[in-house]
Amino acid sequence: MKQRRVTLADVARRAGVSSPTASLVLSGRGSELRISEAAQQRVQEVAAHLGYRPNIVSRGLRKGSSLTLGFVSDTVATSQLAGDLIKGALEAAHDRGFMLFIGETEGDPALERQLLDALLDRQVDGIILASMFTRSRSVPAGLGAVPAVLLNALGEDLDAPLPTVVPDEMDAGRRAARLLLDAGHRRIHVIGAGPTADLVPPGTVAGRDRLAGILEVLAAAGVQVVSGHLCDEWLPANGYAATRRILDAGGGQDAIITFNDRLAFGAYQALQEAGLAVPSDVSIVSFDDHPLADWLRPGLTTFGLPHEQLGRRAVEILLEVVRARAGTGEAPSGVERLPMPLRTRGSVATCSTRP
Amino acid sequence: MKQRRVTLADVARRAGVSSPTASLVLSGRGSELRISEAAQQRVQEVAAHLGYRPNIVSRGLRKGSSLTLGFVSDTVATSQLAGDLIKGALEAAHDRGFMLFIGETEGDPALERQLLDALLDRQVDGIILASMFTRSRSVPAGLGAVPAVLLNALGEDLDAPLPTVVPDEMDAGRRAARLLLDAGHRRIHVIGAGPTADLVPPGTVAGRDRLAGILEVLAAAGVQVVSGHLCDEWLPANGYAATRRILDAGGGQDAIITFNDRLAFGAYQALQEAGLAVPSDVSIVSFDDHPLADWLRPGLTTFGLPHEQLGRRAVEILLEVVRARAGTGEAPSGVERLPMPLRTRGSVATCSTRP
DNA sequence: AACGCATGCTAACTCGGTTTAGCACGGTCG
DNA sequence: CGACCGTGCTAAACCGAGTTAGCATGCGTT
Repeated sequence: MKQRRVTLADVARRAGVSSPTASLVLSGRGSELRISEAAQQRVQEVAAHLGYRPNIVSRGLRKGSSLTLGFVSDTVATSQLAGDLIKGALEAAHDRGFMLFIGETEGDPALERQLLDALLDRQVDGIILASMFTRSRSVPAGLGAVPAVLLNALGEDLDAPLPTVVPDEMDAGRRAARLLLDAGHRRIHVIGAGPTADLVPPGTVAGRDRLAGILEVLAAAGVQVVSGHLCDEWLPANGYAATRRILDAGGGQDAIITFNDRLAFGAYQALQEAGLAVPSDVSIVSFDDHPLADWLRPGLTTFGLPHEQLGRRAVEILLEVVRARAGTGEAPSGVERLPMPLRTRGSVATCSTRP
Repeated sequence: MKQRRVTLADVARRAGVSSPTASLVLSGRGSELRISEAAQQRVQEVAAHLGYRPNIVSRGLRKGSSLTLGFVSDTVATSQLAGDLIKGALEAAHDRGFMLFIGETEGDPALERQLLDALLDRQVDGIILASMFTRSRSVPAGLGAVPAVLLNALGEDLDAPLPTVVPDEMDAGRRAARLLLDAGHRRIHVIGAGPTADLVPPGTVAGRDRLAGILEVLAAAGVQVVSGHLCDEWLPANGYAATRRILDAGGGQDAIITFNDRLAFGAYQALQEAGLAVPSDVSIVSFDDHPLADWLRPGLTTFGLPHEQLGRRAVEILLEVVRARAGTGEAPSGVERLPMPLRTRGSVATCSTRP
């Protein structure tokens, strides 16, 4: 049972060569270093026959690289996002022969330090620092020692910025506004922030950027936000309350942009109570593509987060940084923004009283 | 920036001793091997001052252990369960100084082999083989080479069984039945399997065990299942259809055990349409504690899966196996069943017409 | 003076690979 | 005949720790 692993020395012995020779052959540098065809063939055959697999730990000790990345996140379990982010990262890593260490900080900086140390102790080739909701964060010291990428978080250190991958919230804001304009809507309300660009919940990048995108497009079309509703939190109850206010103010032919789907749930509830129908009376477009968005009747039209894509790109960019440090290729830098996919369902209707 | 790590040799040099001496001191075997107090003190001070951390890769090469475990799952992202299982495992591992490699097989045996190989190449000390829904599975060859534990899955190889951690489905079945009996119910229906023990969806351990537990308790109380509804799948539509059949058959004072919460959603819907109220007309108890179970009105009383506990225990047992292989302690074996926590909400009422 | 013994440390090897420098051999050329 | 060169390989060092065997030194005995 507990059979010993086949080592390079085993292969070399059985092939009648020295272990450096076997190493050269198996790393493809055989011809370059003038190992005879015959010897190369023998080594290859023996290696295949014995099922030789190089010990990555040992190789890592010599080469400094371990074919291993660290993925440190504030949360791994509480949201669908977390799982998909990890899934994307896992797949991208596996495609390139890398394995991923996963760590969870629970937002605790001390724990984060411990995890980063534990990763460095294990000679990881690079580290992804992920956050489950897009936010600004400081970058812990000591990360300079190893390639690193920020995922779904924006770094605050502007002198030593890390490459960063985030969803393109501003673009999604623009598209949400354009979607409503194109459907003929002119009476547009915003729930979650606004009506002016400075009225956003503190610390949320998503809120700021979504609002900025919305306002930009509306301004360009000469349309003003009818009302904006800054909320403490983005929960159904807040959406409900804001929608009640909108309805109480009267109007008609309204469209609402909710800043996340839970706000939209509350809006649906308030509209239903008021005897109004989505979308014929009120159109709604939202953000996040919550699993429940598809359960609502009518289905909620919403901009989803490109979860797996984010995870994938983080790994891809990280590996580019790794290669750049090794001297091959250009080091990526700056912020990469990934488009948020629109899930068109049934909550937006063409406005009937087009002026 | 790219500062070199502090090595044992650095510490030794600065402390004016040889590296073996430093190694002995730092591994706590200094006194045992008669290193003078003075020398020990100097080494400790220098190590602390330089912030020395041993390179685990190197240590692993020598000692064969890497303070690293592998967690291979068929899925990491599609369910809450997956995330929580991982979270529990992560925490337990971190508490003991271990890091976790995560891998996702997507149910593909070839991919599973690749991942296991990749883990073995990295000298992991042990491997957790997890499944996201409890089921039987064959254990891949080659796992004998390294300690391993099955998580939320039952192995099919009975000659070389792996230690296993699963939720205690049969116990939950018993408790569900007892819950209804204690509330005075005698007209009990089962949706998802039954009415007899052999009528379960193929391959689902959960179905078989839940049903067995239910039938055992009912039989002991001299109560027969009024009707059982074996379904192809456990989806809302199936729950809806089965509930319609129950209502069409007439009766009154019914109680329903649904085999998962999605079946219960369908049951709620059918009851609502029929103008019946939960729980005053029909009581429902279910399994899984789906995130939506708390959103239903009334809240669904359901047995949850002990997600994090499962992950934790898997790591703990795995590390016991590791220690046992190293010669310390007893090797655990057999199947450990973790109790499923009951979430009491509002879907079960005391039966008014108690005979 | 020779021996034994405890003390305090280190040389040398090990793990499994990679890398560099260079040896041995045969043939060619001046 | 010796210098030179290309061929085909290997010895030896290296990565950073852990481990074992044993060497000095000083002290007390016989």
